[in-house]
Amino acid sequence: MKESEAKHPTDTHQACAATPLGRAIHLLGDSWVLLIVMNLLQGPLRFNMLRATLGHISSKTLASRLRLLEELGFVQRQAFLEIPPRVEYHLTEKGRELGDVIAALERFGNKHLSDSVVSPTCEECIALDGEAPAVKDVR
Amino acid sequence: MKESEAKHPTDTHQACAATPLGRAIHLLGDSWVLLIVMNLLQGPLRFNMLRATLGHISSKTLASRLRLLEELGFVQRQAFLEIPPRVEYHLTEKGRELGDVIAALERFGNKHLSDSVVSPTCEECIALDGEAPAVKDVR
DNA sequence: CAGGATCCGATCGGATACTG
DNA sequence: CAGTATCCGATCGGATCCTG
Repeated sequence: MKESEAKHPTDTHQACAATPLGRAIHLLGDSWVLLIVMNLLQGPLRFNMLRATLGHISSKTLASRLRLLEELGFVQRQAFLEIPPRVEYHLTEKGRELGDVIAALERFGNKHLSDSVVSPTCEECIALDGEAPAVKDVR
Repeated sequence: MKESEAKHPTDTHQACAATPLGRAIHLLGDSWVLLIVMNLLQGPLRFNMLRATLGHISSKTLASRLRLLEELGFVQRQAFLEIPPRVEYHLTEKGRELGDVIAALERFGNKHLSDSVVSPTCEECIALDGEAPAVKDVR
């Protein structure tokens, strides 16, 4: 370990959490988080519904991201004590503001990442197809 | 492998590259890319300069991200045939538009991720400190 | 100086099985 | 249904060494 005096492994968080932007990058520099928020922007969803919408994602991964988002106060977990159990996740006021970021992302994507460039990797990405996320005017 | 008929490993690209937004998420769902672009927004930088600015990042990782960004046409690689070699990376017109996303990210960070919540992880994150990225309209 | 090639450990994320 | 605990393979990213 000498290439630059690194200390932690996976220093992806290097330019890390010291600055707000750094934290934002660290948080949103995660596809899952982005995807989850994106879906939640369209309304509350239940655990498995969210999973289905996301396509392939293990319950483990989904649970961890949801927990993270909840801890940060961007997502509100609402559990109904019934049988079978039902849990709905919905964005909080703060969380909904992530819509701005998603919107920027979408605008950028539509403008420069329209089906043309970029190597096609997945073919059955039906999850988000069709129903245009329509994040745009979330407020 | 049965939890949802996944086919590829690391299906992070699941809600994948089928839609522009999906691709944007896939691309920007990477801290390094975000960080690199952020720094490049302030002006062209040379390979090692960029590395230094980013804090800890291996040449391998940096090179791969730069290559990716270059292939997508967001970064322009300009090599000077001299000795010692000099290579400057600067954002293209398209790449500069990523500033909008970064700006949204920054706005969000300043608003909801200001030093308070979030577990402090790194202490010497001086890389981005001080000189506020000044993406432009920090609001 | 800019980066390619390799080796390798750490981490992430998926699959499975199990519980309330 | 909504997770949690565990096992484990695939990938990522860092460190090194090396070349133009």
